[in-house]
Amino acid sequence: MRKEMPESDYPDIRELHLFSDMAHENFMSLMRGAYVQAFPPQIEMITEGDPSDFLHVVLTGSVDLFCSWNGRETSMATVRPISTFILAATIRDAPNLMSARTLEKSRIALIPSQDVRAAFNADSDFARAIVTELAQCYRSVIKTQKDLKLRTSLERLANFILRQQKRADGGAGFDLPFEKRRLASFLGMTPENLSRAFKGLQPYGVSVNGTRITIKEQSDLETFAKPSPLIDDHST
Amino acid sequence: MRKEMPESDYPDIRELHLFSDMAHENFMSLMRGAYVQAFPPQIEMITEGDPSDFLHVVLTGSVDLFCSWNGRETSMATVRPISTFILAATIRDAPNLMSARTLEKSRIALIPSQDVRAAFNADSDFARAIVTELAQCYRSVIKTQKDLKLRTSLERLANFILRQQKRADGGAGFDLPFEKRRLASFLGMTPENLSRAFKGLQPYGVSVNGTRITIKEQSDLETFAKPSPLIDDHST
DNA sequence: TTCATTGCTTGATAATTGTCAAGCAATCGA
DNA sequence: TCGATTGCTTGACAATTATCAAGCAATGAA
Repeated sequence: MRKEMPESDYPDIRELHLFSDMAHENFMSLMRGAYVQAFPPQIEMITEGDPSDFLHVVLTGSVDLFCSWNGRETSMATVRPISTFILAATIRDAPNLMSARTLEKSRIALIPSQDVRAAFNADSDFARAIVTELAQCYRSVIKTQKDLKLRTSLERLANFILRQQKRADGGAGFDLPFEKRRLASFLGMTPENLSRAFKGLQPYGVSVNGTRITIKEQSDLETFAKPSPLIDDHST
Repeated sequence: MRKEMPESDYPDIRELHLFSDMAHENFMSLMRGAYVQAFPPQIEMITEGDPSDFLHVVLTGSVDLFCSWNGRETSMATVRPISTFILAATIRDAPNLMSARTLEKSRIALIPSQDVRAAFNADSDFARAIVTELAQCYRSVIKTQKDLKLRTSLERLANFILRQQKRADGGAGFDLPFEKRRLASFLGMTPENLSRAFKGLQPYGVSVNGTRITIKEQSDLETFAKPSPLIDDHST
């Protein structure tokens, strides 16, 4: 079930900005201590509060990061190949703040946290790459928080649609990248309200058919959504 | 108005975890390029979207970080001495995501961002300290986001009171550290609703007189608030 | 002191969002 | 093919939160 990572996976991981600058021997020693595990769908691989034993890298499939409190649950992010998660907890050797579950069958690389911390101390290029990555993550969360605090659910949905459209190919139609119920949770609303929100965007030229979204009046939607690079551009 | 930083300020800044490990000459060269500026109250010193020209350090006074969109405004955090802000934007050389205004008369140290980035590249101990700091900041924002998405406004207020009580001295009474209207904005609610929320906590043994909060039934409040270290403990 | 300002509170009302229950369509395994 | 499950939608209703208007108490300047 949990195997040493095959060398064929090294290049994909090496290409990540996080690892691309580190010294060869440090990278190799990280990889040699790493595992790869194949998870079935809907498996909770991490529970919030757990110690962060491994830095995780999604190689294939997808992973939902979510949080719970007092019987409630909310989705925080979806992680897709190829990227890492649980970096901050690994660095600080602190408990994970989020739980993680596979959304589909997924291959995950597991790099022991103590190896990451050792590499972080030994390799200053790696340390610098981690800084850049963490600063990026931090800014992303701040943007999400602005989205949550400054916008109504209808506005959040409208802007999500515009972001997603850009991420697809910029064309008028695209498919939602995950279930609507997860989208609802991510946007901080109930599935019932998401359903109504989609209807609420019809007057602005949005039509929905299953997972397919079509934007018939781009400018109407943009006028309503008022997207801002300081909230919606997650690349800076 | 903007002066070179006097050497008498060096020790306070040097004590910050961020700078404590860096090589003497690197620290000195950062400091020699830095300024200190005294701001009157209620001055907007940074507007979101501005380039991040300086890493800021609050020496005295206090600063509110806030965001705006479409005519709305929300408070994100209050920065108190001695601590830095605008670190992530400085590192990434990206526009500030938040605006900053003084809440009271404040002395702020301004360290040119390019100097910080140079030091970050030259001094690997500094780079490592930045990692730790950013990981901490990231985790704090995640906690705030969990608070926002998983709790009602009454629950957020109850937990805020418990956190604040701990931060004071753990006694039954303490003073709010800022205006109620700012607290309302920070907690993601209107001032009117904050007023009602305080009343809503009376049955759990909370009484309010001006800025003075008194917890008469600690256990009742805790039973209602259900604080969790994974949301409310901002030290890990 | 007196008056204006400011911040907070209160009440009435409206908008938003959540909950519960039911129904429908698509999917899947027996 | 059938029945069961799953995810989404809809409607009715309830809870939460926001808005608007007014009032009150503390503060500060003339």
